[in-house]
Amino acid sequence: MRLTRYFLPVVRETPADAQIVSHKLMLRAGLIRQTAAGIYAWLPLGHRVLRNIERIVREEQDKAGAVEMLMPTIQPADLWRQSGRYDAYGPEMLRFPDRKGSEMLYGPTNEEMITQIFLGSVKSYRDLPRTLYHIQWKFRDEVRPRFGIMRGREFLMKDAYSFDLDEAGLKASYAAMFVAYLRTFARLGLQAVPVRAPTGPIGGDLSHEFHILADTGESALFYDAALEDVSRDELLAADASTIARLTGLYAMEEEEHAKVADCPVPADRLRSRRGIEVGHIFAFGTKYSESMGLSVQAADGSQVHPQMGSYGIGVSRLMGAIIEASHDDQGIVWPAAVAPFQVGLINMRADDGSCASAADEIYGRLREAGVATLYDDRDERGGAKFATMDLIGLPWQLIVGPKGLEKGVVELKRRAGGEREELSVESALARLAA
RNA sequence: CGGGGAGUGGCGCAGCCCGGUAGCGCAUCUGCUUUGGGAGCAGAGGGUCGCAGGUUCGAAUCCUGUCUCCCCGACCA
Repeated sequence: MRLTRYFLPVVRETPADAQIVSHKLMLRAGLIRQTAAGIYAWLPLGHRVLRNIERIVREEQDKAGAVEMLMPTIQPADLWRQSGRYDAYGPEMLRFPDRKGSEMLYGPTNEEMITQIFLGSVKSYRDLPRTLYHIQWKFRDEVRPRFGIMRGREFLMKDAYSFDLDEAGLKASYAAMFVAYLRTFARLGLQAVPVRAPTGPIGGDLSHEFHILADTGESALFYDAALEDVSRDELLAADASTIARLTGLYAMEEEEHAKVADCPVPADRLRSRRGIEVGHIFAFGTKYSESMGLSVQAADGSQVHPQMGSYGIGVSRLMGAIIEASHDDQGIVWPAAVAPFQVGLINMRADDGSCASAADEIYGRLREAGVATLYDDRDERGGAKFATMDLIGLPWQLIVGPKGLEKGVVELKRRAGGEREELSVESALARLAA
């Protein structure tokens, strides 16, 4: 993508409304634009990152055996009356009438809807187990939206729902999602701490939250220091034994921790830090299958309410968490897995014909090689270009200028760490294509 | 919802107390000079000061109401 054709409104001064570093950087780097409290437009660069995060989440869901679908954002109130949550949910749910006066709502979650859909199609235990998911916009009219997209009112969420015949099946489905979550966060370059959670309004008896450790997190956590020692490789290869090990280690939110009479973790191993909740999984059993009237016929001919679970990941919130975890004084440092472009190609002298044509040619070859490249072909000073590239945090910067071309080299710089080296065009391209 | 703060060109701010018809920096546009880490000079465009009402000869400045946004707390991906 040529920067002279792109829409990248970077800002030098930090907008006054932003408090935390990820929010400031998202605004400065032209990723998002606020529309109302807790409601944001995703600008082209931010949208690319969002799609990358979404892709990784999707791949891991698919790998875990979940099946993707898409449910609507708008739901009828009657659906929620069946489960009893229409009244229970409170003002956080955005409600409004349609033109006929029918009561509608903008979905804050989809347990009722998926159960309803399932009910219409599944009658036999032979169709179990199933896990369905979608990645869809949610709206929760938060009392206090804040920190940019971290606590938005409208946000993108991956929510999955599992249906099993019995509790053992539910546990297996829950474990499969647990593993998928560990892998997902690890792939995103994040270290997530699973925390035993109280089950709250969704109900049920088994639940874990996944927190990214960050000073700007909204939750206060207490946990065993051993949780920090889990390696990324181990998480990427997570399996049932990983879950057993992790859930065996103490981790609680402050409120729950306060209720624990004597904490099993020795004082020198007990850590207290803040966390950003990026995922939450629940096994809630038959709560919705009963209230919504979903049952299947078992092998012995009896009718059984399926055991259900639901599993959420805050896809848009993850972007904030990633930036909180990966930035420096100059700007964002994207993990390659989610970077909006892999390479920032800088033409040092757009007014210099031979330099420009050399850069143009390199751009063409990067495109042919399938390397996502943002080509700064603007007629700007080098400093401004470097500052922009550092701010938007692409993993690589490839610098093409007259001085290098005289020596037959271009400069390749890594954003994280800042190492740079001079290479021939051929070897630079080979490096980037790899 | 309770407590605090703020709304003035695209962004960041000053002016408001002591009413007199809007200013600074950045950004933008033009020209010239520059060009390997956010350039310099000269010039230009862009706001009627969140909105409504009131006081006054006169309101960004005073009064009343209202809307919006941000921060702290109780809730959540």
